[in-house]
Amino acid sequence: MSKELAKTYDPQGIEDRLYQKWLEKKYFHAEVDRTKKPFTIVIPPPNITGQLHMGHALDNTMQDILIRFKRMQGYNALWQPGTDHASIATEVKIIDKLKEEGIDKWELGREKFLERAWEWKKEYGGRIISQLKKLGSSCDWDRERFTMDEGCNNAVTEVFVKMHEKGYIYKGARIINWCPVCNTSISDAEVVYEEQAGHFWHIKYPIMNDDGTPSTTEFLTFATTRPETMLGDTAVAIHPDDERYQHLIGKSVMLPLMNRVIPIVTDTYVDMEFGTGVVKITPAHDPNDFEVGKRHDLPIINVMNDDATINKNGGKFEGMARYDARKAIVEELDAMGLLVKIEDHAHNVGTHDRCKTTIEPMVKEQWFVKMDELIKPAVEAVKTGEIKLIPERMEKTYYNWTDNIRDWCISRQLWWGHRIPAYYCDECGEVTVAKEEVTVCPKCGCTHLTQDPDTLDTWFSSALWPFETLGWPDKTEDLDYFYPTDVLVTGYDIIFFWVIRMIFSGFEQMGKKPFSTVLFHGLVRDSQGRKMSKSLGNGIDPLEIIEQYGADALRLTLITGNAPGNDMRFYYERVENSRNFANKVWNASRFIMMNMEGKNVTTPAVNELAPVDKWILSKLNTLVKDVTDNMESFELGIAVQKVYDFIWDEFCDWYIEMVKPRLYNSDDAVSQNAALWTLKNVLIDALKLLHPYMPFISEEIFCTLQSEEESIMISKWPEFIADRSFEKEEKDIEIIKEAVRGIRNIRSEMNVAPSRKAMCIVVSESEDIRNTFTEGKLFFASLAYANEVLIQSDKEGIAQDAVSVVIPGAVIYIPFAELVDIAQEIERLQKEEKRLQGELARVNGMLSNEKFVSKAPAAKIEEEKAKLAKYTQMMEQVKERLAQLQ
RNA sequence: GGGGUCUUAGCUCAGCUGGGAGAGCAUCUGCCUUACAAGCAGAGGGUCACAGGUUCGAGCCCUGUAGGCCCCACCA
Repeated sequence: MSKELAKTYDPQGIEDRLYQKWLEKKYFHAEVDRTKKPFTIVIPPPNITGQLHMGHALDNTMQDILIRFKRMQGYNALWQPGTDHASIATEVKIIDKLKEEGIDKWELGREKFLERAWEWKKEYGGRIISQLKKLGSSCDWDRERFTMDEGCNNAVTEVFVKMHEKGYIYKGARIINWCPVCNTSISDAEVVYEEQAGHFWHIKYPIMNDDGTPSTTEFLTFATTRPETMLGDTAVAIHPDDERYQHLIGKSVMLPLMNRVIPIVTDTYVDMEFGTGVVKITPAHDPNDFEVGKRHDLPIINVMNDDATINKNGGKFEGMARYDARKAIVEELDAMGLLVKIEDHAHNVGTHDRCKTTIEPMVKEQWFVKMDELIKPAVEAVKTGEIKLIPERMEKTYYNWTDNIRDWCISRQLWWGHRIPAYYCDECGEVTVAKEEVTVCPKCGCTHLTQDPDTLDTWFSSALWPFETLGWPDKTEDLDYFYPTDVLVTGYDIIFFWVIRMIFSGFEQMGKKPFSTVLFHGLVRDSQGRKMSKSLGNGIDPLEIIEQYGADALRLTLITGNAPGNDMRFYYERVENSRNFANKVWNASRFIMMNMEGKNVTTPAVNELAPVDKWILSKLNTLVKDVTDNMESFELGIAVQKVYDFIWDEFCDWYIEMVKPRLYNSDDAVSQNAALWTLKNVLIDALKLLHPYMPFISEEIFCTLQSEEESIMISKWPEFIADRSFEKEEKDIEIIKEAVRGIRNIRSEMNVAPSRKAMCIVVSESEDIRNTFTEGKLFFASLAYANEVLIQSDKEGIAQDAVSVVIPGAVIYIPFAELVDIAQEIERLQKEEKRLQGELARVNGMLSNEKFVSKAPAAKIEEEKAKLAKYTQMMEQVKERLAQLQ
């Protein structure tokens, strides 16, 4: 490691090198250590098909900040990494790739297909991991897991068998969402509704006469958005209280085209107010109709094949695609005079979130998880606060789902995933669910068994992630020590898919919550507020940003200026600002190191510290407390904003400027040593506070500054030190800052070049303030570009046309007569007078308000009284000065 | 239909449990001052959506209105 920082900050030159060092030193690795408290985060496993996008970058930056913070605080911090097999997402990609090669999935066959899938995993599974490393993620890579590795497979089988035994997993014919393109069932959570322009087809069915013939005059009219499903109609429904149709109760209608007589049933599901108050019932292709069908024991006629073409139950329409059939059916009904009218109608259509295909509700045999019992402890845990959701409002979203929970369809007609451990007897049809492959039917004893071809929803395994990665179902030390984990960081968009399922799985399998806190973040959008997407081509590649500005700059950008759970926009300007900040830190550090060169900096006695040293130490002390508090309560953006402000404003723009004269004039070695010691120690602590956010630059500087320390990431997090709070000095320096600002303002208004030196005279009755200015004489001169400062306790000898600055307890005169425009000065003072008048009125108003005096806290009243005194004094000074000038 | 959320400087957003309106970018002014022009010193710019209410005091709490975004459910 070099002993000196390069002249310019170049992230490319340091980031990879430092990451390599951390890996070699095994800083990320965590083992069970009973002497330390654990702090655990499990990574939301990225898909093996995935490439790092801004969402990952944000998610992982937040986790890394927490992990690094806790590690420095002395916790045994474990960030458990891994990847997800992402059943359907991966399968789709592999099918696409095969297609390019002209290979069909079905022709290839299951076994060969899975071989290809594993090859894919081998080739691409590590890609996103190496991208996460670029970000600086301090995951324990020795523990990397995969949702389809042996341990996870065991966990999945274990859970499936256990829950099946308990009756929580069952197989049944239910109406499910079918994707005709992916050829699989999907869960409710995977359906997204999109508003589409469609039509209302008003159709009428002839009512059956008592003699069994269809009426030619009496019809029942209704409207539908999906006329093709009429092929599967097994009833029409009306409301039992509907006056209009009382006479039809008990009668039937003729289903045209199919020539099937179907009953008119009454059901309160029908809304009398809507349309004609008549609904056609297709139990096989509509979830609501399915329910109605169940209540009335109606037959279920599936009229569609898996690819959404009409099947043999559709009569002559067999073989037609669903929308072709729609057209043909409408035309034919029209020809028969049964089409009343067509209306435009916008309605919501369920689509598959992956492929955007319109889903087809179908009745199929599938495996389900029964949710009503399982969800109870998961609801309770959030209600009691055992699990905290941040921001709190996410609880509403959570309950919204848990209150309306439906059974979870977990079987998928896919190949890439965990195969369902159910075996069917070819002879007697007995279903056996078991951990090991079943070779003999327990019922009939025959040996011809077939395993269920379906696989499990990809979220079934990720629901087990917090404990399966720690060794479950084995009873491991890791589980005992690291579980429950502490924080889960994720986007609010997968609260239903993942978060809830992990929570109920944790309670069910472990008897304990999987984590204590869920920290949600929002989406990273483009600068116009649009979602970043491939189709729009508006995605910004985090790796490119890292390449150009450094991972530290990217991390800082993502974490500042946005509240938990809120979406944020990504601006290059903000990355530039972050990079500029890194540059600032770099240059300030260079400055400090330059000045320390060849000097043996020793710890000064308290009385050797100048007021300004005490001021910055005191400020730092407060900062340490604030930042730690903010981070403990997950206010990461607020915390780093404070570090940023401290470093740039207080430390660089004020402190460093103030100590420069002491550094340059080396006649006072004690004072110089105190300054250097302060510079160094404040820098080190500031770097530590910064490290979780900007790990690379803080490490590089830290190690260069103190070569004996091997890494900032294992250094001790700064703590609040009670005797480093110097209230008096803080106050004094703030007064001086105010004075300097005042002088700068005057110079600025008068266009005085800083090269023009001047003498300032500070007049104050307060000995304390006079002393402070004396101590601060040099830096004061430096900052205000006055070459001399006179401190006096009276106003004798001050030229009439001097420019003055009024500060609490003192007036500063800059007597350069040749520069002063008296009119301008009067104007300035008048402004000040007006401002003070306003302030005085406000404070007076408050203090003379009886209710305020009786109800406000004592400290507040004291504060206001102090202000009153201060403003009154300032007002006197302003008036006096004005009188002099006028 | 239910729920959430937002409306604060020209733009994008912070603002924790109510106590004198903030940041970044943009604009304007002056500076190459020996860490940094990826910089320094300043300035301008806000009836905190609107209307009520609670309170000594409201950007913050309550009610309502308008507009934007999101989630859930989904009426055929």
